[in-house]
Amino acid sequence: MASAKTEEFSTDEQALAAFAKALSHPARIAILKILAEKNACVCGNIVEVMPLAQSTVSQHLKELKNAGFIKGTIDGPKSCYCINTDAIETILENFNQLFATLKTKNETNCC
Amino acid sequence: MASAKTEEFSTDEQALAAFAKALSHPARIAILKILAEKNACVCGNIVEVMPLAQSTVSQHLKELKNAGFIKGTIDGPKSCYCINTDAIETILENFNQLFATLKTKNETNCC
DNA sequence: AATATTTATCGTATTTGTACGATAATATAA
DNA sequence: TTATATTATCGTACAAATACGATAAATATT
Repeated sequence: MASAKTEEFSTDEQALAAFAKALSHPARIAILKILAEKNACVCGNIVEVMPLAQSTVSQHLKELKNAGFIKGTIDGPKSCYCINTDAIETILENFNQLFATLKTKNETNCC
Repeated sequence: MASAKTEEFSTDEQALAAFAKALSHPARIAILKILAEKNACVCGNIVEVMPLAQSTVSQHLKELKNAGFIKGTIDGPKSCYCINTDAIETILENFNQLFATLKTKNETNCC
């Protein structure tokens, strides 16, 4: 029974977990970096640089898009992706909020 | 063939992906929050609060420990966990570095 | 020594993720 | 219209994650 009990947790926790999941594969982090670096939105150019098949890269792009990290527009037969700057800001706030909580120095620790 | 081609990517990307993976489940985020909130390091007390079986919670704790987020010490028959404050600092820097890259506003975007 | 308590690990079932090739879908170019 | 180029989706195979019950391991207590 691995029936993903995610619904048992708070909305905030689920959202942050979803963001983290999008970043939980080095390929997706690499894609994000590429998109941030290139001043134009590459599309199939990503595939050339990545050590993965075209279909796999497409899958990763889809996940990044679903999680909100990137946007995509159709440009002729090509697809053009880019960083969703506004969303990134929100996602960063989510992470920062967690880390702020975790950094609360605790003097009475047992380890 | 889902033979995890993680080794094809940079060490930085692999490390960050591993950190993100540790945060990719709401249960683990919840556990981190609990550990941060309690002024003493709870152990089996976590199980009481979580909607999961003891063995499952233990698994999640192990993953958080492996990723470096928490430390654990044995205290009699009990196990005592707490936030690894130093590690959290480093992990946060890793995330911040990525987000800094992603936030680099790009004027020549196609979408 | 025997029992109770607490936690980690094992075995297992199920779900999800990862990756690829093949193919469909879409739009441009000839 | 036909061919070409690009990308998304489908089908599939395998790997990894998730969850639980059962049990082992370690220590405290009686």
